[in-house]
Amino acid sequence: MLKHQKEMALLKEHLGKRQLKYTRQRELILDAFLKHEHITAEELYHQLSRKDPHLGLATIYRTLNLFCEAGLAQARHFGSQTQYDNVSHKGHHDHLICTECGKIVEFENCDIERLQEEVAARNGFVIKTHRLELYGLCSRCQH
Amino acid sequence: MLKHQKEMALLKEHLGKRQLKYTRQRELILDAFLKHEHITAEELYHQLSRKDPHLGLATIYRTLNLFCEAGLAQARHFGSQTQYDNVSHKGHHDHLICTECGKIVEFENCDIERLQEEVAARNGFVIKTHRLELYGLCSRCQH
DNA sequence: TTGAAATTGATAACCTATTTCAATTAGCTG
DNA sequence: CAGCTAATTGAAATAGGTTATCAATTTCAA
Ligand SMILES: [Mn+2]
Ligand SMILES: [Mn+2]
Ligand SMILES: [Zn+2]
Ligand SMILES: [Zn+2]
Repeated sequence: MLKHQKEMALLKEHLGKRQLKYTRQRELILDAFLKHEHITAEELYHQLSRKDPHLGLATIYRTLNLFCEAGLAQARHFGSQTQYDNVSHKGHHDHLICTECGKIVEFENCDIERLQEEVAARNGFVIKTHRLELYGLCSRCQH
Repeated sequence: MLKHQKEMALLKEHLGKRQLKYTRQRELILDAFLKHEHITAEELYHQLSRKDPHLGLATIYRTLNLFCEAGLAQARHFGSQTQYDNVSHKGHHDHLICTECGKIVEFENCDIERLQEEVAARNGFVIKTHRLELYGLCSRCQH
């Protein structure tokens, strides 16, 4: 019983439709990527460097962008870097960020999500993804 | 009757408290900045280059960051650049973005804003700013 | 097995933003 | 108003993250 069966199938389907190839590197990167809820290209690079010291950073970026196109990942600018979210991870969440100490709290709120859908519908949009970040002071930094 | 009286006063107050100076460049940049709801450093630079060809891009960046500290502006990463939002523009708004054609719809939703406050309170945070962006397809791009 | 087309890794290029530093300027102080 | 000191400026260098280039390699359909 192989892991990530479903996501691998999705990727192969995407590749097949566009005459793209299923390479050793893509398999390696997919496997590592799916272990995280979200990760940056640099983080993946350092992690995979141990398994394959010749894997290039450019390949990581190219592959993560490919995953985005295939619907497996979702890019999100966060700070100075891009976080690639693992779409297959259920439990979508948003972020509460302390601008003083950097603390980050992840949260989910169905009511907000529902209202977002309503706003979109009212404007004729169909939402595919979204991003909600609340910036402020955590309890410790308010003093 | 001068324009931007209130914002200029706010800036001067901020400067006064920290031994910072009110310069010709800061006045020029403030004036141009306040004419927009949001703008990038590069856009401001091109616009102001006509009035003062010697104004440096670094000064624009430094000044916009100063405005953020003074509470007049709010930085927001958008695409590959940073948008500086004009806080004095009433009608805070969030964005609905079409990933296909790039169309952007601005909206406000008090219920969402209220729920955000609740989430923050529940986690002991005090929100200072936030960002909500909904990505999807506009009505024209759904076909 | 073969060959065309896609992919890779190394590196250069790119882009936005910040840092450096010598020259200039703002804004007290007397 | 002149003099002084610290803040500010512009130009250019630097930084950091991401993408483009290109020769060598690999995939996969025929
Ligand atoms: Mn959400
Ligand atoms: Mn809002
Ligand atoms: Zn904090
Ligand atoms: Zn559209």
